[in-house]
Amino acid sequence: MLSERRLEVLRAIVQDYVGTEEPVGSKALTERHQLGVSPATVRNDMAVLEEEGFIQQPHTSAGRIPTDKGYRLFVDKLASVKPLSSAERRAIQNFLDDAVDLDDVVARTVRLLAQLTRQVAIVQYPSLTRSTVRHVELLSLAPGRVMVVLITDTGRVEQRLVDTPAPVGETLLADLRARLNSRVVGRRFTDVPSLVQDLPESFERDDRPTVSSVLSTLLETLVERTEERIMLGGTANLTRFVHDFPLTIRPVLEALEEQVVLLKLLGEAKDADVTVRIGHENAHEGLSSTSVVAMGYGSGNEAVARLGVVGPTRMDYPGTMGAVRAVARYVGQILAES
Amino acid sequence: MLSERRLEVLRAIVQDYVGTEEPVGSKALTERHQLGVSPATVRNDMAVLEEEGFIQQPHTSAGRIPTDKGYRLFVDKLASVKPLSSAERRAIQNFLDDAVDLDDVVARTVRLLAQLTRQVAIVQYPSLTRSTVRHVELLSLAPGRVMVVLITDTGRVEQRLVDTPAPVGETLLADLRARLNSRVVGRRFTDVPSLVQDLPESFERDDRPTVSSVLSTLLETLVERTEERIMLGGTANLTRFVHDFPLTIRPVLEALEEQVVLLKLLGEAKDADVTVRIGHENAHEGLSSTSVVAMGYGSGNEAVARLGVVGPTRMDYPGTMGAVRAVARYVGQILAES
DNA sequence: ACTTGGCACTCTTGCCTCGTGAGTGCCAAA
DNA sequence: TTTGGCACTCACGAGGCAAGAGTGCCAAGT
Repeated sequence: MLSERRLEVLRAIVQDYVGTEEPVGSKALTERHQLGVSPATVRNDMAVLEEEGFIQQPHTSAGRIPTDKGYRLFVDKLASVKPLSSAERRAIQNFLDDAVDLDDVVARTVRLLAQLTRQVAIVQYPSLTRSTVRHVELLSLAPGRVMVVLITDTGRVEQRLVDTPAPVGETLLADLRARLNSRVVGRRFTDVPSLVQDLPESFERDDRPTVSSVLSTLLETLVERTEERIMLGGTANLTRFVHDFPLTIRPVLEALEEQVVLLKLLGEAKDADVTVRIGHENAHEGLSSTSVVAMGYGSGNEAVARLGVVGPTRMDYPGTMGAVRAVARYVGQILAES
Repeated sequence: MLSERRLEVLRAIVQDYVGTEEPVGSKALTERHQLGVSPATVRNDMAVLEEEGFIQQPHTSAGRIPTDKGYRLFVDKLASVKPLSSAERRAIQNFLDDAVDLDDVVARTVRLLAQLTRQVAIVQYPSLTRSTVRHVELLSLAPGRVMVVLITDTGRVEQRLVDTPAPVGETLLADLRARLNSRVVGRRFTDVPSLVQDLPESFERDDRPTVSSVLSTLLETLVERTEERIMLGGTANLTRFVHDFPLTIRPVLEALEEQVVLLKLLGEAKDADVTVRIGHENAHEGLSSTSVVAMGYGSGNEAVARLGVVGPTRMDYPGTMGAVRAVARYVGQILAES
């Protein structure tokens, strides 16, 4: 196991490197931190740390920089989440309180995260998976054309057009609407398919195809849209380290345009606390030198979606984690209220 | 006035510069183009063109590059819109035909534009201003809580929650829904306010506050959401010229995150043909070295929104204009069909 | 009046060299 | 185990130099 002081050296290296963006050497370390030992000692420690794979040197006779493994250790053992200042907390609350609807909440959250962390922010829309149905509305737009509107308990609205095999009478529509709602309102999305499975059979034979087509569209909406939309912001912050990685920024931008990649980035687990994925830990190559700090958020005690930021592996983890955690909590509150 | 040959020289300069991304000199010009004159002659022409402000040299004894004014002349007089290949046309059509709803159409259009032009694509959602009402739906979610759903002829759906001053009975709601729809369906958004103005008065005195609150929310939705949402894609393409402008990419990314800026960029005029804004012509600084190629699109003959791309002033105008025009037309068709 | 070849001049660009400085590894002594 | 000393390695920036591309101007040709 690594001695106390060696860990201290690693912490110092991470902190300095994050601050200066330059490889940090033994002499500079002893000057900036009170380690109580000489540069030579630090050099020995560094040699050990390097052998263990926590740090590395870009070229011989340069300073050391942390490896992904080094950051991992730092995050797990050495860093504490840095709480925000009360001014920042107030700013968050005020800014989020002004949101007028769900879209606005998400949009504001993205801006907030991007500004606080000065990195790229990602916010997943509240997931439908855990949501319950608040109301299903059926509208006849034209003969043979029905619009299905689905309203969730998180205030989200999904709509979809259906071309029915036959024109739909107002009576039938009202009937279907009523029976549908009585079955699914308040139920979880995941439960809906089994709840409506036998619904067509309870209608007249002639109407069954129509009912089925409407239902299948509804189910499609539930299933397909379960994988969520995502909002992104603060991409301009990528340019902050463009001088280091002029070639790295491109794949990152590309990755960020793929919803699927973003969803994977955020991760599936809707943890109650902040999680960090460092460098190669998030499979997607092109993001191998970026880290993701994410956290689940939700109305009430159950997380319904995730949010987070992506930045260079060389980032201020304590600060970023603090910001992500604070924002996630406030967003949860806002959602719970509305 | 500039002689025929001088214009030809300008055209050649623009073309070469766009292709090579390097200042172009007199000798190279005569080699790559059949101008039928010697480098010396071209040099003389260049001197004139420079005096007139169409080209400039980055440093003494370097080649020339076009100025914004030069590009302007090129676009106005020298370039012809380059039609897409039939393969490209087919690809566009296939790709757009697969769209399932309005969101999808817009999303696909953005991807398409970004890929075709290899630049940043912007697509404005079909505007509500010119839209007509297809249906207004009122849903009672809870006592004292009504959801207003507005469906437009372009297939867009807007919804909004209203907290009514008093609980709303189902009868009142149905009544209001019926009267409202009979008045506004098929009408333009801009006409709606005057059409519903006297509606509250036709209800019982007790119900009027409720009716008013619902109506005012409806009107808010119409008015506030008139300014549109915008979808953006292909930002990764910015990195294609990052080596030239490592410092320019940042303000561009920043500008692109501001909806308001984007709207201004696209411009208000819903022209039937493609328009080009070059460099400083679009006021926003930070975008002073980018050009915008935009065009209105719409279902039927009236443009309802705009789309376009933004890229470096040094871009392939004929090709870009061709792509933008083609995509705008196909999107129009798709919208008209659905 | 235009075009053209020639010529001198200007700058950028790449390349090489070299000195400097930060940083390392190793070793012997405390 | 820590520390000071020492030789060694590289990255980096400055300076010098040659090559190449491009220009402007001028005088001659058409």
